[in-house]
Amino acid sequence: MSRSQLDRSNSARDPKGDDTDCNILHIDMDAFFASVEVREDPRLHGKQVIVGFDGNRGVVLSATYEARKLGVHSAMPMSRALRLAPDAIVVEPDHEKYSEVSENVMAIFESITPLVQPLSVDEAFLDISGAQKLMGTPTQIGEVIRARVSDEQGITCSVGVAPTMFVAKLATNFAKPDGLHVVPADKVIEFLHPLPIGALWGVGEKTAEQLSRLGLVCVADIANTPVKTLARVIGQAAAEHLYELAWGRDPRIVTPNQAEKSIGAERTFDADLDDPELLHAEFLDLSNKVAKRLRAADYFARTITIKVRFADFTSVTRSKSLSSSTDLATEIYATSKSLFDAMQLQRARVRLVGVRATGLVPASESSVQLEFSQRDSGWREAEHAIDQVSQKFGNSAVKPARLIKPDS
DNA sequence: CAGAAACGGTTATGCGAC
DNA sequence: TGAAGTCGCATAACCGTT
Repeated sequence: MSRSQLDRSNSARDPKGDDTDCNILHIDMDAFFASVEVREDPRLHGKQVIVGFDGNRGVVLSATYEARKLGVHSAMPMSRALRLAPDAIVVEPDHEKYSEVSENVMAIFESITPLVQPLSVDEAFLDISGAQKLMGTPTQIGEVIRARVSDEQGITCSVGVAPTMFVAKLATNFAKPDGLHVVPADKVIEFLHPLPIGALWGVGEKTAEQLSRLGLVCVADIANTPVKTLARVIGQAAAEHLYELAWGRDPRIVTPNQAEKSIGAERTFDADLDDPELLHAEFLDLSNKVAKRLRAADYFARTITIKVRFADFTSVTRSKSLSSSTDLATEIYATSKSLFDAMQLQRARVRLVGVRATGLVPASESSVQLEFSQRDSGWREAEHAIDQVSQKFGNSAVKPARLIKPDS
């Protein structure tokens, strides 16, 4: 019997469970934003900390477990969170800092395997099929990662270990906080079936409500319902998906280097706006932001979409595809403004506006560059110059005159 | 040539995830 | 009971072409 087979029979008795064939790791930082803030300021250690915009209309982005004990959770309106935890310390988010920590953490993952698929700033899937000969069992690899993230970045994370991406992600919930949870290949069904349907990927509040009207409340119920029946409520495609997931079947594979499909920015105002001039100024600001990010990522965009949310929380979108793609704020703004003006609002109270660029094409593949330099009439050079100055002196160094407030 | 059907692109909405 | 900001995906209606 080879050494590795011996290891196998040992891991079968491992209290964490038999991780044979569990080639997928899902790794999720614990209370990511809040943990980073605590790391930066040790005085916050052990305290109720809430990260979020401290305006009257903010929501909780992240909270330490001390705050969560009182019922605080992410996406909760800040006002409610502070009623639950009046003594909590509120910290404004610092996304640049989180991105930096995120890159460091992802670099640790990459040192294990190139098969890393980030899902967001604070979580990723790893396919460790090829890494095990060198680095040990899935559980051992998971623990190495947890130790390194803790030692090198000063925050904790949790790891789900399973045969598929979907189950690994669910396993992580059972590992939290600061733990590791294995779902052995032959225990997938018994792990899955007692869970509420909301645990299934893509089942949120609305879908769960629809399905519960059919008496379907847990994953086992989905597994024991014909696809045709499910399809009547949620459509054929979603029904097939859900049914497969309910039986632990997930065809997805870990795919690194996923290209972005859109880049956007939006803003909720402290108080509703109805003045077209002010709203135009917001569109200009957002257009600048989007254009800058497009250029930073070396993309051109073919379609511009605006979003307007009204005081009653309903929202509408309008979009327009350009004849040629762009990365220029002037064009994005002109398009946004004309879409907005075409809505013919009569001083409706607006709560939020957004600008999004889709149909992204790598700048290198965009044929626009030379032939259109005349039409751009110097804007491209101007905006690139702005990028340079911003890089040197910070983001607020250069902005359109219209966005400069008298007092600044 | 009229009309059906298939098709790909565009536009708008809604849901869901973190 | 007050609801951010960024993203992806599905669906549906419409449109012009073939």
